[in-house]
Amino acid sequence: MQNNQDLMFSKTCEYAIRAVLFIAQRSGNGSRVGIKEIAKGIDSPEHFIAKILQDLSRKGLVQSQKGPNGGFYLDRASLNYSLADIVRTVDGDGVFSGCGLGLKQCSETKPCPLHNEFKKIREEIKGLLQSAKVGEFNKELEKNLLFLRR
Amino acid sequence: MQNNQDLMFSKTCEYAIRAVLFIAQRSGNGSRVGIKEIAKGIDSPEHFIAKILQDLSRKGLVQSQKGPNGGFYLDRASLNYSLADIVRTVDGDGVFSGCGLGLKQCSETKPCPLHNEFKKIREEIKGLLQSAKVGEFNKELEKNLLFLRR
DNA sequence: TTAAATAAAGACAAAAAACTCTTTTATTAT
DNA sequence: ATAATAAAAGAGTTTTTTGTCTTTATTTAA
Repeated sequence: MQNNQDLMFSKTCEYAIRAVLFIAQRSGNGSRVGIKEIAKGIDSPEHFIAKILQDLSRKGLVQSQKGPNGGFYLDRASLNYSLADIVRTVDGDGVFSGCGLGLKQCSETKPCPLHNEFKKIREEIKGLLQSAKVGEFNKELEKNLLFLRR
Repeated sequence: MQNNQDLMFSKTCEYAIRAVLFIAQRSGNGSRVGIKEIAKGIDSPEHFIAKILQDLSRKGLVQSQKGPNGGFYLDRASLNYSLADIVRTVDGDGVFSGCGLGLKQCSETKPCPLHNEFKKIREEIKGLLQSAKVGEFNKELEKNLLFLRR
C-alpha cells in the first residue's frame, strides 16, 4: 500500500501547463500547432490532451482553428495569462487556498497543526505561478535549456 | 470538467497525519485509544482509517494492542518520528523529490520550466515536515488551539 | 475457560481520475 | 460542390483512490 501522490498538480493540469507552453513556443505569427504535434512534443496521450485543450479553448485560455492548416495557437490575451490561471482552471484553487491536512474549516481561528507553515508555502506557490507568464519560456525552450518531455 | 486536487497530500496521508497526532495526544503512560475514538476524533471513515493504521503499525510508526483496553499508542521511538516519515510512508517521496510538471527525467541538467522554483519550495516543505515531530502538538491540541476535525 | 472487546485481514463497492475510440462538425483548397 | 484536414464532441474503458462490510485472530477479565 502506497499512494502515488505527485507534487501539487493533477496529471491533467501538468499536461495542460506543458501543452500551453509548447503551443506558446511553436505557434505564433499566424502559424498553428496540431494536436498530434503537441502530444508528441510533450509526450502525452493524444486524445487526452485533446480533451484538456478543448476545455481550455472553451474557457479562452487557448485558441483553435479547425480544418487544413488548423490547430492551436495563442492570441495576445492568452499569451499574457499566467500559469496560475491554467492551474485554477484545471485544478481549482485548492493549491492556493486548501488546508494541508484536508480540513474544510481550517482557518486563522481554527487552525490545523500546519496552518501557518502551509500558508507561507501556499503564498510562495501562488506568487511564483502568478508571475510566470505563458509566453516567457519560449527562448529557453527553443535553445533546449528547458524541457517539456519526460 | 474540473479536477479536485488537494494541496500536497493524498486523502489517505491527511488522515494518517491527523490520526497519528490524535493518538499522540490521547494515548500515553500505558493508555491506548480505540479506532472508534480515533475515527470520531479526526472525523474520518472508521474502517478506512483502520486500514491506514494497520499499515503504519506494520511499519512501526504506531503501536497497537488487541483485546479489552487495547487500542493504538506510540512508543518512545514513534513519538520521535517526524511528519515527513509519515508522508514518505504513505505517499512516497514524490512531495519531496518529484517534478512539478510530472517529468520523470527533470533534473539540474534537463530542467522543466519550473524546476528551480519548485526545488526551493520542495525543500521548504521537506524541512518543515522533517522538523515537525509527532509529539510536539499535544499541548496546543489539548488547549483547543489546534484542530484535527474538519 | 469462556465471553467480551478489540485490532487485523480480506474481499468488495463506489467515486474519481486518467486514458481511448468513434463520430461529428467546421474549414480550406481544389 | 467536393474531398481532405483538423478540432469538437460523445461515449466509453481502465486504473487508482477512497470507502464499506464481514470475518478472523488476539487479548483480557471474569
